[in-house]
Amino acid sequence: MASTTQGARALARAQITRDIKAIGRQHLADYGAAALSLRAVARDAGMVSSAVYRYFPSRDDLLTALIVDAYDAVGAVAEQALEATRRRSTSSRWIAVATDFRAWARAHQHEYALLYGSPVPGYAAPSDTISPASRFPAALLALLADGIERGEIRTTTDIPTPRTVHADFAAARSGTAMDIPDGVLSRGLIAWAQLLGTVGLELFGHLQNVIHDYDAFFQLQLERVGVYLVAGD
Amino acid sequence: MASTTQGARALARAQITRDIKAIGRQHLADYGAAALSLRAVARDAGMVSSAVYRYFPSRDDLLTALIVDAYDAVGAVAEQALEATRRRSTSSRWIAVATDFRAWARAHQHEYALLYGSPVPGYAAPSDTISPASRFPAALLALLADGIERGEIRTTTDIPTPRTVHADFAAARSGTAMDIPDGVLSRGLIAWAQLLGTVGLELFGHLQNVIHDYDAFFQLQLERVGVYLVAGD
DNA sequence: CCAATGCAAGAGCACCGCTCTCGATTCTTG
DNA sequence: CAAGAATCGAGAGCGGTGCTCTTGCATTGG
Repeated sequence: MASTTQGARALARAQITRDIKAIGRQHLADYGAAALSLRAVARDAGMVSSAVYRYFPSRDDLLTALIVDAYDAVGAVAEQALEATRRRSTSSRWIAVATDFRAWARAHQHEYALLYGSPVPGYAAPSDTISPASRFPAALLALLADGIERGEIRTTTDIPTPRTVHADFAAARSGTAMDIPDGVLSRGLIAWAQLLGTVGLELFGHLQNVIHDYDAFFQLQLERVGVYLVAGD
Repeated sequence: MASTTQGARALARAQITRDIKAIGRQHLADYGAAALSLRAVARDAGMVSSAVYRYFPSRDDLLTALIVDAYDAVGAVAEQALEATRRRSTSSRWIAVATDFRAWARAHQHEYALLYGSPVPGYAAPSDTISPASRFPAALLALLADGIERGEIRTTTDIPTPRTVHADFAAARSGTAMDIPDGVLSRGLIAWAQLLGTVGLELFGHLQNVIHDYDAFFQLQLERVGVYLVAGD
């Protein structure tokens, strides 16, 4: 029964770790990243602050765990949106992904700020976050590759790609086994940046008293970018 | 000489206020917004922490003062870029503004994060920041209006603007006495969002190990958006 | 059954924002 | 010009933070 008892202990540890993360996630949603206090989490978890350090070596480690989960969540959102729109046009699939992305961002403002806003001060993203962070852009790349395969995306361009950028693009391509021309990749990065920028403008209050019907505004901007993404230069 | 003595005290106060702001700005640049500590600033200023409260009622007030200055700085950057490129084409003027904007952002990373990254936790932008914050977008609007007047910007569009968004756009227009069609405004906001998104992607490390020649990459993206801004739909 | 390990608890350190009080200085006003 | 009022710097103090260390207790593995 050694494995069972050992398993029991490990199970308890895993459960408490999950509990701490859940409480931390709640605090994050309620008060934001800067107000995430290990002591407060410990209080809510019914233990003393030093006990939490048995599970997370530092506040930043707890934050990192939450960040990883959040990256995974947005990646899943994108993948589900693509899965649910298999038969639709590339531009409308892009709009679907972006719309769901925005919905997630609105529902998890503090987590969104943590992922795509300013990096938390004095905090350098550890390598653990890299892989989950690339799940969302990977989904976008898959969408582009699929659109090209279907012949829905313009692949020619009059705008030359600088040599160094071409090299960077080639390296990014090689990691995914997809063949996406420089021009399409460039437009895709424009679309991605525009998405992050527009969501940021909305969530961080830069359009307050300017835009009131955010839903319609976002939809309009997406339509424009959707057309540009597949047909623009 | 009443005014002189009064002026002397007021002058001293203004000077100390400036000193505190300067030290705060330095700390901001060195350690970031979350690490901006009134006590540390007080130490550097050679006074006790409670004395600083005579000049700034709270840490957030000091932060607000720095934010206002930063907004003014980026506004000035945009205005200077436009001034220096009066005779150039609209798209190249846009590229000039964006390039200088990025240069400022790279030189003032923490300030940029403060302005356009996640709002500092538990901190709601007071109304004092609204006017300086709008200096940069106002410059962009002026650029668009000028480009339209010169006939360099496509003003027709096949993409209809929803009624509610049209109303918001109209209100935004009316504040500036410029006549910018909905489609151009929409493209302008795409360009702005794309700029913020791309700068954010670079500064916040989302393109690390993907893009190496950021200068060339940024230039390429700007060229694309520049063409789209003036000629796209 | 006993030693080794894992764990919660508590005390403690240095820091933070912020408040209050207390003299000293400076300005204003009678 | 002198008295009263406003301003200011300094210091102590409160409750909070992240994090470390030590102390005992419980669980585990040999």
